[in-house]
Amino acid sequence: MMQISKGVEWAAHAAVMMIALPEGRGLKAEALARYHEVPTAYMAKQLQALSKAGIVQSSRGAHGGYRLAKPATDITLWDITAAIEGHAPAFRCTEIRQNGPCGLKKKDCKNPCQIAGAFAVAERAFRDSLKAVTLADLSGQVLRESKPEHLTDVMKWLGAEAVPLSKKLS
Amino acid sequence: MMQISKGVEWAAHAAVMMIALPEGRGLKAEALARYHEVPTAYMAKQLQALSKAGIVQSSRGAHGGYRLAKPATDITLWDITAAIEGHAPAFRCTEIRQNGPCGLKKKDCKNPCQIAGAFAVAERAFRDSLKAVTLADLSGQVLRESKPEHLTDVMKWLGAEAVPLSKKLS
DNA sequence: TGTTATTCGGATATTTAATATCCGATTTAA
DNA sequence: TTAAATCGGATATTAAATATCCGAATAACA
Repeated sequence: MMQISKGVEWAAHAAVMMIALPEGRGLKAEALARYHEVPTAYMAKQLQALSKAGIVQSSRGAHGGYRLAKPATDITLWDITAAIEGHAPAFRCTEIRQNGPCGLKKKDCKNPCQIAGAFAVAERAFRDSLKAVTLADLSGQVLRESKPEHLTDVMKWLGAEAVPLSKKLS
Repeated sequence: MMQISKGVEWAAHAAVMMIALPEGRGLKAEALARYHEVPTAYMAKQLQALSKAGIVQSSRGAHGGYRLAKPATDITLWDITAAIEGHAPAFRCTEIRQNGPCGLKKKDCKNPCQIAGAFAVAERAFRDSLKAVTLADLSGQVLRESKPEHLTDVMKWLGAEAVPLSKKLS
């Protein structure tokens, strides 16, 4: 059904939340899951994927948690999506033009077929659109469009939940 | 993994093949499956989806088969994709901003959230790119880029397999 | 300096969607 | 009228998305 995993939505919201963290502080997976009211272990899995992709830094053990690994201006929605969903193209060309009674020889298939080519163009348009949106952009929109009282609520929650991260980051 | 079903690939290739059908003739599902060397019953399922979407016409019983329901210039790659995959957006916003300790009230969520909005823009770019490619475009590229001997092969196969369709179309 | 509480990370179940198949409904030709 | 042929919807099977668990690692504290 050409669906994007829910993990992408969760990871994106979690990443936006982490923008507001004070320097040197972090949030643990359980807190991010509780804030968004989603299963803890599954949220943790998404954060692991972000960590592998170098989008967030993590520290384990007591006083562990997550924080962004680079400036919010350097993280795009495509980075988040690719970290969770992978970089593989959505359209998988199985080269069926090489099959059957009129199948082409492999050496005549150096260029991608017309259909695969058209999907490649469309997917590039999709990716480029997501690459144009940074976490900083999203954060700015939230700040402009939210009611002040909501922002105070969020900052209050963050102040209570953000913990000083341990030294050893990865 | 944000994957597009293989059925889309098969349906697209089958549709391009049907462009070359002489007036009043058609191809049965089994022939299209054999030509592309894919499972007959599953190819048939994709053709049913195209039929429901009004992209191809079908006739049942002896001398049944499929042919395009409208000019190749009026059928886009997006039409094929939507017929197989459905029209639902790939990114499903579950409104998690309404969840948790700082959840927003439903009445404050009239507009889509920033993340969902960004994905909507990206998906529109994807769709528009596919909408710009018609079956006629694809067919033209194939005609220009294929070796003449391959085209003769295909036309020969088509001449042998294309059958006069029965009157009652749907 | 050991011990314990805490949290991440990878491996493991469960549920849902994609893939593949089968059999009845319908049409035509003989 | 009969029989052969073909589509259409319903049904299995396999893979992926979703959810969960337990061991590895870190730091605070006695």
